[in-house]
Amino acid sequence: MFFLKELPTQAMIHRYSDEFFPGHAESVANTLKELREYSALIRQLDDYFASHNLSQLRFLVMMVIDRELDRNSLYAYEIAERLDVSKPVLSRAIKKLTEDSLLISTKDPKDARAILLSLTPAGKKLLNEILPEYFQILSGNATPE
Amino acid sequence: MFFLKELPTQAMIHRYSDEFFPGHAESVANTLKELREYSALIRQLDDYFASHNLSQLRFLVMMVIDRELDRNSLYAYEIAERLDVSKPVLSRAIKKLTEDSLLISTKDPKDARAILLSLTPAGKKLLNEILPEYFQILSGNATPE
DNA sequence: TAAATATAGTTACCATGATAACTATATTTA
DNA sequence: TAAATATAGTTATCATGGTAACTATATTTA
Repeated sequence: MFFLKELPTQAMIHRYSDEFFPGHAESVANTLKELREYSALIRQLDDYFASHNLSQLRFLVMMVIDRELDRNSLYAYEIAERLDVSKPVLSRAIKKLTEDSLLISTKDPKDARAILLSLTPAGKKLLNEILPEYFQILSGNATPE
Repeated sequence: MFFLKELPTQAMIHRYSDEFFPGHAESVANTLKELREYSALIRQLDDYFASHNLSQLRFLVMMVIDRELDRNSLYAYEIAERLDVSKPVLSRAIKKLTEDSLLISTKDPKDARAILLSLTPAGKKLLNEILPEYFQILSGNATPE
C-alpha cells in the first residue's frame, strides 16, 4: 500500500533525487504517480471483494479452480503453485471458504496428505455474480494516460 | 498486494471478460499485468525498508517532516493530513519511531492535545542513507514499456 | 458562560500478509 | 527395507493495515 496523499512537487523530487540520484527525477516522479494509482486500484478491488464477504485472495482461489479447463477441482498444493502467497495464508483462506460453503474439500485416497478442492454451487454462483463488476473495475482503471 | 503468479492467458480473459464484460479483454489484461508489476515494486520497497528496520509508512513519516521547506518539525495531525493512513496506524508508527530515537516529540504549550515531531540526528542520518537506493529502486522500475 | 460539538491522539479488537517450526504422510536412498 | 529426505498442510507468533469507541482538550454556540 502506498500512502502519500500529496505527491512530491517536481522541486522536491529534484531536491532529493538530484542530490541522491541525479538525472532521474522524471522517472521517479512518474513511478510514484503510478504506484499511487495502482495502490488506489488495489484498495478499490479490496473494498469490492469485502462487500461480498470475500478478499482478493479468496476470490483468486475460487478463480483458479474455476478457470481450469479440463477439471473442476484442484489440490491445495496446485492452488499454491498458482498464487504468490505463503502456505499458512492460503491454508487460512481455504479454511474460510470451506466454512462459508463456497468450496468443498475431499481427501485423495492415493495421498492422505492432499486436499482436493472444488467450487460448490454457491461458490460458482457467487463467482459469476462478482465477475462483471470485477472486470468493470479493472477495465475502468486501465492504463492511465 | 496482488497474488496471481501466472496471469490469465488471452483465451482465459476472453472466456471470462467477453462473457461478463464484452469488448474489454485487452484493457483488462493490461491492467492485470501492471497491477502485478506495481505490487512487485511495492514488495521490493517494503523489503528494502525492512532491511533498515523501517516500513514504508515509517519512512514516509520521516520524509514528510524532512521535506518541509520552512520548518523542521510537524504536528502529528499535520503528518496525518499528508499521509493516507488511519489515525491509529499513524499513532503506532510515530510511537515506534520515537522509541527508536529517530523522532523526538515535544508538547505544544498552546494546545495540550498536540504533539510536535522532529527528526533526531539519527533520524536525519538514516533518511540520508536510505534515499539513494530508494530513488534507484523507483527509477529502475519506472514505467514499463 | 455552560453545554454541545469538534479535534488530537490512544486503546481495543479484527483482517490479512509473513516466517519458523510443527505433524503426518510419501518418496528416495543407503 | 530402514533411515533420511521431501512434501502437504497446520499452528504459533509477529507485522501492519483497518474501524469503533474511548480520553482529554479546544472551540463553538445557545
